[in-house]
Amino acid sequence: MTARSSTPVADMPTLDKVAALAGVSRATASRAINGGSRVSPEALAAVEQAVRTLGYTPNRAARSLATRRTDSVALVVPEPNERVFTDPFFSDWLRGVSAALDSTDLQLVLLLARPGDEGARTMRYLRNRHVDGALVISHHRDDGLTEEIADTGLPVVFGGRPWSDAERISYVDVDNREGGRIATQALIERGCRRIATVTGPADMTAAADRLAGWRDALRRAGLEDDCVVQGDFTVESGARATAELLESHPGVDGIFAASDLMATGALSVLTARGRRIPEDVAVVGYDDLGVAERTDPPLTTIRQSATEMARKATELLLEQLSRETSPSVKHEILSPQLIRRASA
Amino acid sequence: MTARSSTPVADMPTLDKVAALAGVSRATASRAINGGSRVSPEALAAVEQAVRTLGYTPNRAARSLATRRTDSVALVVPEPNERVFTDPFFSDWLRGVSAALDSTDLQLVLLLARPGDEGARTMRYLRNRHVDGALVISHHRDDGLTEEIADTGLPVVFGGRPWSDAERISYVDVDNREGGRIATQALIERGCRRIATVTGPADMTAAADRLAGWRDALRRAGLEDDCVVQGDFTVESGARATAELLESHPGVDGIFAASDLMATGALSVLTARGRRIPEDVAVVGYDDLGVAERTDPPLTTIRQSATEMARKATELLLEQLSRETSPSVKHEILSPQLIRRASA
DNA sequence: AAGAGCGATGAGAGCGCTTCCACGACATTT
DNA sequence: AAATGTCGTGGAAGCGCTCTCATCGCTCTT
Repeated sequence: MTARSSTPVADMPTLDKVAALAGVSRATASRAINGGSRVSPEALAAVEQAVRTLGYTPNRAARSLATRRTDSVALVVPEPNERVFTDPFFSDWLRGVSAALDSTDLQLVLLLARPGDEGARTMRYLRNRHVDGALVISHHRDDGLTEEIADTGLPVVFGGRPWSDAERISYVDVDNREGGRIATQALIERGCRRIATVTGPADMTAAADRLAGWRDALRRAGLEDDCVVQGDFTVESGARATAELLESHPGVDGIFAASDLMATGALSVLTARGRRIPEDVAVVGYDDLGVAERTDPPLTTIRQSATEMARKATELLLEQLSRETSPSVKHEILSPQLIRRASA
Repeated sequence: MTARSSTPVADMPTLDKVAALAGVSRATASRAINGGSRVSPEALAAVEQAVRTLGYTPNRAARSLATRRTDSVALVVPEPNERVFTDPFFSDWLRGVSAALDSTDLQLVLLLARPGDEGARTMRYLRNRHVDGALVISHHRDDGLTEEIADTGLPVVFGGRPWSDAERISYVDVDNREGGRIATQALIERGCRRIATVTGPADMTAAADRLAGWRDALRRAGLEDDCVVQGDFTVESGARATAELLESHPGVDGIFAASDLMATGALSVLTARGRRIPEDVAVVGYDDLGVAERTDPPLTTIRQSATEMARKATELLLEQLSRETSPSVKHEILSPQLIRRASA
């Protein structure tokens, strides 16, 4: 039986050794370690002692094989282009998930679906149940991954409402519509009457919802809601859109930009054209993930806590994992918050 | 599209099924799947066909149990404070590692050592061989984790030279000293004669090395090297240090800031005090990870490719994993590159 | 022509764990 | 008093895979 002599691996203590040391059977040792139900106090104590002296840790692979669980969950990041990554949103998510997982003994496996293979590798991984569940981040684009993942039947929670199949998929999101509403409301309240919006990409739910919120607020106030320019969440697009805007609607006195980066672009263009902020044109951004405080003037914006979302999403997933029954679809919507700074 | 399979656990095809379908023994099927050596072409073809029709994927746990490998590596991020995370450096690393791992079937397990427990959980995980190897990111601070990780005997590659035990640990790093040198050299060449530096935290090797490089260049040019102010890589510290600097050495005409963020801080303070850049004071930063192009004026800086480092580090790790012999210590030092923009 | 050598093969023994099941030793009911 | 439950326990059967080893045809020597 001798183990391969050349193995650099120190042979780890096994459950058998623990059982032997504790003077019980392997079965009892196993029970003692896993919750200790149906084990006498004496046996439990003996096993715990043995575990301690041996420095025993269950072999994950063996356990997985026997239980048919993997004790790990995936964090799926579709299309990890540069933007997604550098985005503080992503970092915060990671932190939140990691923190929420800390109290469990689940491992976090990072799955970056490459742009190249259309996520085939990722799908295979998920479908073959290499993880017990998955968190899918910021999947706003309609790249078909949504349905595919849902079809695997794997417990999944999305971060950000998926574009399609929202009814049968659990997700956590910030109420982007409400966010758009309160951002716009803030502009209205400070006296703006000709309020434009610079939107995000039309194929992202977050962008669409923020736009809808902007509409809501304007209509409710009896103001015109025709002043819309399209951006793509980047600084450059914000600048371009704003330039366009000043051309077509010179009388604009308030701008709701659907991301802080776009707001930054707007700020610089406005300043360059001699508009004072917020006196001539007030600006409200969206995200509040670090950039907003450093702009000139500091940006009034909508805060959404990615960490919080991540925590909630992880909790939802854990819940799905724990329950035996078929996964229930749940939606958790967090409230955005207005952060007042100098730009509006 | 297709109805969701209501079975929570679809029973996956096993190697036995594949073998049966292919008309060979399980052993042969296994060989065919793992490289196919010592298998007749016919058997190989039959197995491959069976795999395809069944959609078979090896059960990871079972394989791990038998091979005593886990087929996964850890990315260890000590002290995931906000800074580490939001840092584009981190994102780039992640991308690089992920990309390098794509061609293998290794999984990436993310290990964020919590500040709280001194990384005990992480250490336990590593020590118990839950992964085959580990990449430790940006571990510059001397928090004792270095020795501990090295002591596990686990194949490990550090990203960034560790502060201690550098001789017995493999790492990949950018030549920070050289970086400091060429940055300073650039200032000298444009005619600066009173050149200061804003350093990073003294307990990080990167900061110490850049400072040393700055010294090298000045001494070689016969200039004074006494104009040093300490920062901590953040914008704020850069601003504060620069203010201090202008106070103590008003005649300064060149600044080497050891990070772009600090350079940004320097830029704003200099501008506020009426110094023209680069005419009155030239500034060179360090990192070139996105911020540098957006400053006003755009920052001349030193580029170090985190993605490249990550790729190299991963390759080094893979090499260690593949070789049977005891792990060899290797150091890979990448060259930094001067990126000329407007600030110097 | 017969032994040696070699590549392909399958039987089977684990890898370390969980869990079903049967079995005693009691405590509780009729 | 016997019958029924309850509880802790250990034996043993897997979970799905890899890998050693013996075997079996071959081809290649001499």
